[in-house]
Amino acid sequence: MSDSIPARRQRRKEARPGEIIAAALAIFHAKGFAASKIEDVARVAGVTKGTVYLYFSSKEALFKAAIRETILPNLDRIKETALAETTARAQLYSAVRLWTAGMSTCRGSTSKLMIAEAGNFPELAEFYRDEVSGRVRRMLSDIIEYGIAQNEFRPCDPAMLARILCGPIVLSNIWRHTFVDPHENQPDMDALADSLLDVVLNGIVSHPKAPL
Amino acid sequence: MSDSIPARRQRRKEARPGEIIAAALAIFHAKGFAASKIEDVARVAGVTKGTVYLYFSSKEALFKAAIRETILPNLDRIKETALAETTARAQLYSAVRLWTAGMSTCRGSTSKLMIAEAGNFPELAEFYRDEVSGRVRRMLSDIIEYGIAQNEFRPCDPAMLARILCGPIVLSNIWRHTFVDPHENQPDMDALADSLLDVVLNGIVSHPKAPL
Amino acid sequence: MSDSIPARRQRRKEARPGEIIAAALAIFHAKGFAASKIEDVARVAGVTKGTVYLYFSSKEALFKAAIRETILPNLDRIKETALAETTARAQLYSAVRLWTAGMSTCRGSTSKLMIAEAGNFPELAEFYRDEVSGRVRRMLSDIIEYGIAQNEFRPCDPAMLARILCGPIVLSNIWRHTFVDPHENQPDMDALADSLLDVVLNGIVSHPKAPL
Amino acid sequence: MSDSIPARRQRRKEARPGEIIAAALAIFHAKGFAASKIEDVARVAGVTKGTVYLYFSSKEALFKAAIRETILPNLDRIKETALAETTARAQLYSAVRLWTAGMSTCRGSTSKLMIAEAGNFPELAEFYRDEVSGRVRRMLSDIIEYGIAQNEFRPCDPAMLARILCGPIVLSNIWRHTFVDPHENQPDMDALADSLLDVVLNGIVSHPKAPL
DNA sequence: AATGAATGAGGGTTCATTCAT
DNA sequence: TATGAATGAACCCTCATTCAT
Repeated sequence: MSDSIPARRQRRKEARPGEIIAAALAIFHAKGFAASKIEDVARVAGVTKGTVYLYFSSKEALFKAAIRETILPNLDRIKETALAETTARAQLYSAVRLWTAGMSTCRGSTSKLMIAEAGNFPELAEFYRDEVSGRVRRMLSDIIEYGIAQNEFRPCDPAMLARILCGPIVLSNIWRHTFVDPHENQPDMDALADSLLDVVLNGIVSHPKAPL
Repeated sequence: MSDSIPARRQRRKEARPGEIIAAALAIFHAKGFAASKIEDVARVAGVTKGTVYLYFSSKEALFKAAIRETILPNLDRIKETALAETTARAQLYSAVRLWTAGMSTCRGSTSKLMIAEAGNFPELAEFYRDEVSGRVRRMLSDIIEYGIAQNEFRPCDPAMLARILCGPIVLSNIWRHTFVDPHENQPDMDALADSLLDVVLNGIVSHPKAPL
Repeated sequence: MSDSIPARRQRRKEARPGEIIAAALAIFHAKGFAASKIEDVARVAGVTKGTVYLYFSSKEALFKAAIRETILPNLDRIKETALAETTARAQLYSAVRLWTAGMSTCRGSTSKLMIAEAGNFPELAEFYRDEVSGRVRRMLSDIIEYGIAQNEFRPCDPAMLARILCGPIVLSNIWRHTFVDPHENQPDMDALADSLLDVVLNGIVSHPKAPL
Repeated sequence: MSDSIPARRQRRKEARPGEIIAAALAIFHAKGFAASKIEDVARVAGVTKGTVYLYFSSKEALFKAAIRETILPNLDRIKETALAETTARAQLYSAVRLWTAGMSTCRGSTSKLMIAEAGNFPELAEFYRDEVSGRVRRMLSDIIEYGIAQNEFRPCDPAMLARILCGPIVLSNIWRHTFVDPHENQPDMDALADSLLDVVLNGIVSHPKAPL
């Protein structure tokens, strides 16, 4: 309350980079890289144009920093927690639920940004492909592989399965941040995760009760 | 001789908008909307900058035309063909396979473009959400609903199921056009469709053979 | 008379580069490279900023083009004319007078610009040193060498002599374009050339008439 | 221990302006006025940006101070020393040699800076023209006038002669600080002075020994 | 006195758009 | 209809200058 209005020309060297990155993500998420103006980022961050350049050497550098910032904070934690479960099925539930839980609290989708800008940021795209998207898929395929080895799951292609699991989650998350959907209520990420896991584990084909 | 050139001109005059749209899509897919230059579109289309403005009043108008152009050409055909099948399962296979087959021949992903630019083109986003993405999901959920009614499928949320089916397909298609993936071979769309349908229909949980 | 006021948006592709270079030289001469604004160049050239970039890819490129443009147009002609004379003395007079005559008609000094910007344009400086300044000095030292061989001149260092001849000419020309000199009337280039040649050829020490 | 640091601080406080001016000259000489950054000056001076503004109100003020600082320290001494000689010839030698000796030890040419920036600093240019360049020329023309009066030199225009003497010296000094000259070895200032005086006093025309 | 984070006007450059030919 | 030279608004980035500490 007392510190609500930050004074002009306040010196906040430690806090600035984080504030600017947060502002940048908000703007980049809303408009995409090219349509975002540094001045808008600055305004949202409560500073002026010049200050942004005090901490980031260019718009591109800011974009890269913003992407790299928001990426893996929790993936390791998710993996660790999930692997504490004993059955592959439980590991899968745990991993997916933790993942989607994290998504629900975010106000933007990094995937969305990367999809849009990969062509213009090749190195960043490579990084994202390997260290973000790839790591998530590998975590899931490892669990599935384990499940197959344990005879919990029938033999199948774990990499493909990982894609099948990621697809609806990532795309729905992107959709949430892309299309305002007044009437058609988009499912929340957690409900989607439940349905997805149910379907992937059990399928939808009816298995008629064996007759007496 | 005397009539061939006028004839060709005539043909071109009518062909121009299509040629420009095709060029625009190629450029937009490659670079995104903002990073695309009208001059590049013109060069690819084999005309000059001014000519583009003869047919499209602005870069935005060209973008909208390009998006609207490439969407529905085959959805009705797919629907028709799929519904010719008798079982819901066969309808699902037919619809999904026809859909992914169309994707394989495209050199860009409209979804990718829309995801990137929805924020900057609200009306276009609305159109895409309702008339493209929405129609595909509705087609799939209709089939699933039919399958449930027929007792082919166990009771479930058809809309959610449609999302689960669309997710991997759309996202993989986007991925193909976003990340060059030298080592880890991305699955082709058809293989993905097969696995996806197999999993969604049957699940992956092992069902131990009933003992003798 | 009829074409005095060029209409807006007039297309003059052939004439533009020359007009822009002329304007650029005027501005660069007046303010130096860094303090010159492209917009000022454009205004003087009768176009807008964008048009400058139609013909020159950057401010630096414009500077280089301007320097290279104004350089050697007449050096070869001077050399040719001077060497038509028979005595070294006459050659020297001819060369120097033709050189200074050219200067008098110019409204700026390229040397001045190069002196100021050599540090910021290393390749251009090299070019200027070798192809402009160097060529003039070589022309003069060649004549002097010839004069020594002909016994017209006493033995001396031709390169040094060339520097001694160039110094006052170049510096005075620079001065003319650098310091507005209301009271102290700067000598015109031609008078300077005469005095310079007279002194260099004959010295200023009095040689008392040999007594009868 | 307790007083050494305050003492040093005290010393530094008084030394600061001079240190900053020295740094400024180094930077201005290397890059020219516009391309020089206050921050670079500060770094070379061992202080920070803000400190520069503690002693100089603006970049322009710093430039003016730097120019005014480095000019006249020795001119009076040169004049005095030279006029101690009896013959005009010896005075000329003395003055020119002392002048070029001072140049050899400098790592930059003030003339060069003034030439580049005169247009942007009219008052400073006027000052330089009158108090620096002008005073040197007047010193030389006074000596020559004296030589003519003494019948040491034949009648000629002393002002013009002064220009002829200054030209090679000033220009060569500028050249040394402008063009790196790997192959063609630029003469050092002292050798140039010798040759210059020899030529100006004696000319280069051969005077055949009178036959017996 | 000294610092250096913050400011913001200014200028180079791009590119969608116009229009004379 | 087609061209492409010309336009000018927009935006990134720099750096002289200010001022809270």
